[in-house]
Amino acid sequence: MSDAIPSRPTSRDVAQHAGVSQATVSLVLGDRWRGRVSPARAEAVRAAARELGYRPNLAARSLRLGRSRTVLVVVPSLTNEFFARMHAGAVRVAAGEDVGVVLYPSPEGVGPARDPFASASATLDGVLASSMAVEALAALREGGLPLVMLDSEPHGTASATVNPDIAAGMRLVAAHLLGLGHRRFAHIAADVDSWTFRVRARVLAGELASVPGARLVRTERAPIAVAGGLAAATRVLEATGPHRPTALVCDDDMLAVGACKAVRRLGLRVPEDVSVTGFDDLTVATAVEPELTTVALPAEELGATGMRALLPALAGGPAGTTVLPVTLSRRGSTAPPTGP
Amino acid sequence: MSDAIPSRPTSRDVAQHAGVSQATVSLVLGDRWRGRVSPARAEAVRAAARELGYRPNLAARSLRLGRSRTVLVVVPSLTNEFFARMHAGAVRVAAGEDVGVVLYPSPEGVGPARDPFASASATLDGVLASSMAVEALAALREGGLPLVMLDSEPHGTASATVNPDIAAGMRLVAAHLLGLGHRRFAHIAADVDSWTFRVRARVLAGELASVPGARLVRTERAPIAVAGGLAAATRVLEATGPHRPTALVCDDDMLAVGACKAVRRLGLRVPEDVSVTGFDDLTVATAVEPELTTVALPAEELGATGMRALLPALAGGPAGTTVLPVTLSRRGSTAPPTGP
DNA sequence: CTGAAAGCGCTTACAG
DNA sequence: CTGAAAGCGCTTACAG
Repeated sequence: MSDAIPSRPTSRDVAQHAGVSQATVSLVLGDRWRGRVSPARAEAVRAAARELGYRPNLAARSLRLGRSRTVLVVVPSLTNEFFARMHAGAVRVAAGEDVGVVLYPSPEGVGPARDPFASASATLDGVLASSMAVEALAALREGGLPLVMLDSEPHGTASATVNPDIAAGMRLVAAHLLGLGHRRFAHIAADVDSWTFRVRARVLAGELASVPGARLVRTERAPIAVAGGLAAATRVLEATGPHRPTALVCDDDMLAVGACKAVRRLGLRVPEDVSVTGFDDLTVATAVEPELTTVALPAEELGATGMRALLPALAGGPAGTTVLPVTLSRRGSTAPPTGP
Repeated sequence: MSDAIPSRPTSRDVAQHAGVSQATVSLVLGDRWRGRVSPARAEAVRAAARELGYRPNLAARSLRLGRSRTVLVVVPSLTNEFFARMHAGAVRVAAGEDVGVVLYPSPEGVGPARDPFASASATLDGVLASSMAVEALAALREGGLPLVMLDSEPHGTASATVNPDIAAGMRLVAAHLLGLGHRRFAHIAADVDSWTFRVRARVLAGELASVPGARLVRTERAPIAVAGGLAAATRVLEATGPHRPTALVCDDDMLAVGACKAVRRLGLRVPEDVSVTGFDDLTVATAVEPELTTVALPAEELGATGMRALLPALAGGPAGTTVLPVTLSRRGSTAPPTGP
């Protein structure tokens, strides 16, 4: 009695079963048989493969071909809905091109402490990385693979960069609030040193500076979370007293949700006393009441476009920067200011 | 002038550089050299590897060893925070054991339409799958790999099952609401046919049946989303009129958030007129106001425990079912009923 | 303590 | 139209 596990069938087993050579099996199953193998034998091979439940050994294929049709996707955190949606877009495009995706979630906030390539379970053909801090980039470049960056500093060393139009988004926010009549603003900024947040800060300051009477009363940095926004907005409102800002511009929807809670805990109302805006348009933006006015970033499309840019880069295609348009979702958390 | 891409160094290159054989390189870098290679040569190998920037070809290693130290994680959707957290837990444990994780996000709601193994970018050693519909299981079993199921029917064909104590969670909800004095309930159920939601429905009905005077006025099914909960709760409240339920028990936090919105749109208050409970304790539960009373499921721990169960199963370890405890997070969305 | 050799399963020239 | 052979890079007995 043998308890040997029945090992999975190889292409050699299929060949024997069909009475052909291994080369013929490879040709037929790889769909490169036309004009080289007779239809009858091709069908015999397919039947044998089906019957044996044959699945090609991908490790062997990768080794032989020197490429794996596998791409590494690096995101700061999948529990952030923005990155989860970006990942979904990338996976969708990759699947359509028969390319596999391996995910490397770098430890929350810390950046990719460990070497992503050490944990890569397959040989990799390219890398799609999002919103990384600058230092983190070095480790990625080290692999020497085609690299597409998302939501990151353009004109870097990457093969290509795909960004949402962050500057336009912040301009939409500023124009919306200025149009409603707001003049005293505070910026609840994400406590992350990356291109995307530097742009938000710079553009907001610039837009307000260009309007007489408007001013940025205060900027508070906070970790991206409801609690972070709550604490930062509380600091702003308590420190500024009666001349408090009438609009809190937040770098992220989670921060905005926290800011709304802070406003109410201080006995004020959103949006009558204080308007609040977010960024991202995550599910939470329409879960809370009032719903958030926020910049809708095309997260899914960002991942999809990034993957579309990476695939030609795998073959040595050209670099470039793509900018995707964004829109403002106007909802209940903003209104004209009341009072002085 | 050659434009040949400098191909990445192999273990043979390292061997030449260090003046040793390939076997010695393998022994040293695999840390199995003690007592077999002299310390001086070992150091020479390490230096050569460092200098050349050597990275082992994982495809070749997998092919040779017949295993890949890679596990497939199958989840319905990563944009659902519950699964993202579960995934994070699984990845954390895997990383500690030097095991790679390949993710298969089966298309939202539809179950894994395509063959997960076709898209697997590496040879796989095992599968960790969550909350799958029954039909989906078949495709997974087909791989013949060790399989650990999460949040699923126990005593199935899986190597092991790891579940949160869903029944206990629903009992906590029922006891909490009954204790507050509620007697008329509605169940906003997830529109998904899986073990976890069947248990919730069965236990809720059972608990209420055992209390004289208490009854389940109505059950409405809804897709898991804010909009789904809003629509379902609206149907319940409009259909039941003055004898409406005083408590809406929801299968999920997103449904509960939607239910809260429905209550308010009908001119009622949460929790004074209608109490609402959720399930999962996602970020959104404390983002909304009032914050949700909900069952806290240990999503991260579920993934981690599942991975810990899978690793010995890779070596043919024993099967079994593990049940993880859950707690009730009591917050502002529940209160004693008022009125008739 | 060290190295030469075999072989994992696949695909691709090459020879018939 | 078909098959025998080589080789991708690694690890592991095995022989010295």
